[in-house]
Amino acid sequence: MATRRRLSPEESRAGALEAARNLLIEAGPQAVTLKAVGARVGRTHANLLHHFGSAAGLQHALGVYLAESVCDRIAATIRASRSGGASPRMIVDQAFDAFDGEGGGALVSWLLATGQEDALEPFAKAIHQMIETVHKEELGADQPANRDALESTLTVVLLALGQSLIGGPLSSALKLPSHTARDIAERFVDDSLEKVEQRGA
Amino acid sequence: MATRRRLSPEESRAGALEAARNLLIEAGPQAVTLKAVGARVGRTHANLLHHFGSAAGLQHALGVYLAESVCDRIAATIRASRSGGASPRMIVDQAFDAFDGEGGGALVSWLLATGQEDALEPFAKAIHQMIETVHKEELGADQPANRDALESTLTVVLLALGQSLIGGPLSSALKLPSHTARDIAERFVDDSLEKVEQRGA
DNA sequence: AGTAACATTAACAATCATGTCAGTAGGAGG
DNA sequence: CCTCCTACTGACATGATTGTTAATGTTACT
Repeated sequence: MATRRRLSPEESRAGALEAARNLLIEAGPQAVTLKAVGARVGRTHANLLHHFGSAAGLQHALGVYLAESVCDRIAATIRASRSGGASPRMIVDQAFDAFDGEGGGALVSWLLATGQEDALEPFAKAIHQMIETVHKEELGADQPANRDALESTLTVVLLALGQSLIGGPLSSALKLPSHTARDIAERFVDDSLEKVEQRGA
Repeated sequence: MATRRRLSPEESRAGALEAARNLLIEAGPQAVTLKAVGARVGRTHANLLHHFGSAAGLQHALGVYLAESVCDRIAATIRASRSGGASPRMIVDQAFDAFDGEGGGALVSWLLATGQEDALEPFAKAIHQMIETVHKEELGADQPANRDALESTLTVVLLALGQSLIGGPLSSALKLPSHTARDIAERFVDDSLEKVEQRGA
């Protein structure tokens, strides 16, 4: 028989979280069980208990992992926008993609499904942190983000989340193209930026 | 011992669905089990299986019930607005309330949690139906709702859904007042109506 | 009253997710 | 090579959920 490979705790945890994330996106919150995740990484469920302490431990780690993953992806696009490589529209697009395909929507529905609404707070703080960081980098000063930026963020996040959860069936039922929510979010951000520019001028 | 009351199937089903709805809103999707719902209505879980056939049967019935309940509430406000009793703002408010407290958000997260994303379609269709019906009543003709109205609907629904799911933690983290999403939705609808009026003039 | 229909339940079975524990084995350091 | 640490596993225990079945009691109808 093939000799079992022995992984470092970091490798084990990272692999398990990646497997859990894919499982969550593909098959929904219900499918994220110790046994199923273990099967994906070729280990037993007892192994996951060894590394994460409990099922709740895995869930918590997954929440942190997903929140970071989603925020990192959006933040990277925003930074690219600063250096001229990405337009505001692309940022909105990226945010929608992050919720749709990266697991943002799945994360939220899963946190709610498992009743750990407390875990939403770190996610929300990560989003805030992201915006503040980007703004400081952009302005080069330690001035907090203005209200328009925060409201835009709120709008885009809520729209992107809603879109990732029921956007498909809903726009289809309303006979609107599936990118309508994206368009609306982009228009909102454009208008918001215009306002800022007018005020500045 | 108190003699068991014997309820009609309709009474039993209605009571069970109401109990399930409250359970869903109060304790989340995980709490909606045959045993828990049965306990709320003073029956056994076998009784629910008798009335709904299976756990999936109860879930499906609950989905239909919640979709109707949410749509009815919003539609009633829209009709009141037509007869001068309610402003557009109140409609938006009502939509947010419906998702927040009536179980709209809980419904969605639960449908996703239990992996029955198919059930979202009837919900989406109910929303579309609601808008079309109200529009026909309002215009007195069988002219379908215009694109602006449909986009406003999409926006309000997505914002209300997102708000009901992560609105609390998110606006708190962004240090925005909790009614910000409502304000944004109201502004959006106001702008949309203004556009229509300008076009009409 | 008698009877048929059916709402209701207790008891039991099956499945599944989580968790415990004792023991095995791989890899690093002496 | 020996030893220690620990990643890892298999077997077992537990509680929860869903489902089945046979029996009981209530209600409507004749």
